[in-house]
Amino acid sequence: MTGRKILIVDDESSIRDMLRVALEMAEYDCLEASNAQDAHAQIVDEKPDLILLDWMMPGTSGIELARRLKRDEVTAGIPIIMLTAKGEEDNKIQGLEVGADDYITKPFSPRELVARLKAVLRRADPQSNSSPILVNGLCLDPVSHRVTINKQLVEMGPTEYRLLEFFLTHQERAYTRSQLLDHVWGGNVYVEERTVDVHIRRLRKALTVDGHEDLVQTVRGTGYRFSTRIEA
Amino acid sequence: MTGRKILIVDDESSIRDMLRVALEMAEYDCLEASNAQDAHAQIVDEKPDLILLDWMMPGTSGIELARRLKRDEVTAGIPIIMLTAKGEEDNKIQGLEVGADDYITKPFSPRELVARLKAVLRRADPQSNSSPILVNGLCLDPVSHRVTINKQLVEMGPTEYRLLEFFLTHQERAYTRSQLLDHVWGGNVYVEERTVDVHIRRLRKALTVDGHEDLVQTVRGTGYRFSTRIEA
DNA sequence: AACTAGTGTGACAAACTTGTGACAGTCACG
DNA sequence: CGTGACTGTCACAAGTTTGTCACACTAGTT
Repeated sequence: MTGRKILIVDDESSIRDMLRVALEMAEYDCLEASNAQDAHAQIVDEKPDLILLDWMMPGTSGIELARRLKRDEVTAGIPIIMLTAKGEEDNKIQGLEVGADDYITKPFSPRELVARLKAVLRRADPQSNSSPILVNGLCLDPVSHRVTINKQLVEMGPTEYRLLEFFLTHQERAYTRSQLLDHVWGGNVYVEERTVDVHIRRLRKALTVDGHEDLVQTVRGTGYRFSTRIEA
Repeated sequence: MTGRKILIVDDESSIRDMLRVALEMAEYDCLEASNAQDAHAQIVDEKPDLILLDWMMPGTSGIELARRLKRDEVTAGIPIIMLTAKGEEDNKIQGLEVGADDYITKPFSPRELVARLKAVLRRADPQSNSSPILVNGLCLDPVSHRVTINKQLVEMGPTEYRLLEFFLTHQERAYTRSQLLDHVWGGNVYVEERTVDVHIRRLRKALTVDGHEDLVQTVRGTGYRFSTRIEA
């Protein structure tokens, strides 16, 4: 299992069915939506790893939804593949201008679609390709769902693991508590901002081997940052 | 590519489409026929490695075609999986009496179908995957269908054996309960996720020799993992 | 130095997750 | 038919995690 979630957004159920079969065979988890409203709700709640988005839909169009998603910081990073009809080159260009990561033209081969999808996922997050992330002896392996420091097993809870995973895939960048809540807890939770501080403390405590707790740094007045640059 | 050719015989094009997508994703070559005459011609001409045969079809029925194929020396060796409607136990028995190698009930999960298909092909061609797996003195031998720890025979039920077999062929990787259900129980079962926990307990109990139960590890909030790395 | 805003910390209750013993139902076998 | 093995489920026990809060401490400003 890839542990990846793909959202299929298309009003035609036969297309959704076909895509679901293909993606399940390739061991992705599938979500489905037949319109933009459903899609948006699922994107916020479920945080899919990639969205397959039909160009043309009743009500809010796919292109409009893509535009909205790319404008919102929380969802901007989710890769989008537009599904377009044959012969509509203008749609492709417009899709790419809006920020879609790729397009694929109906009718398409399931194998081609999965290959394209894999390529987009690889591009979107080169470090999250099921390979371990290694920083100064700190290692997070998504496949075995395990963290080690200098080969030594490190215990932590699920939330701390997710926080560390987020930090390791977004290094050298400061995030507010609010942003961390959205990215790590999800956009639909009601949690005090100060709770982030408590989990930061728990993560730091778990990482207290050979000074690795210092990788998680406070940015006073802003929030936190994961950085390999340690001030003396 | 597996180099294997599968013939899909079903009068419903939506079923054929779904099966084709699933099988192509699994890298099989597909042939299709919507009736028994077409099917028979393709079987003679193309010599598929396995036939997926719908029970019920207009004109000559699937069961009749199966009977004919099993009677003919040229085609008798081709494995047949009957596709039956839910609730028709008599059909299943009749199919197996006629010589079908397995049956699968609509609606079915593509993943289960491919797993079944692989099992049938493996049976038809027994020269595959029969070497014992050895981990820290724990040994699973698929040929004798036996498990030992440090040469000591270990008793366990069929489900625990299958679970262990899955783990030994997928080490160092965390799986959710849902994934374990799909892989070990099959995709078309209706079993509570918590049942996995009970079987994990039973497997751990069976492996309680020299601490081997610790190889089956809980990944809290996710599921389970089989790993040779043991917490201190 | 005093003050204030911001962050760290210990502790706790509630919620959640996993482990366990037990049981009923089913099935294969003698 | 009786019996033992197997399976799935359930209620309760045990263990862990989570979010919150009051207080302590620190950094920055005046």
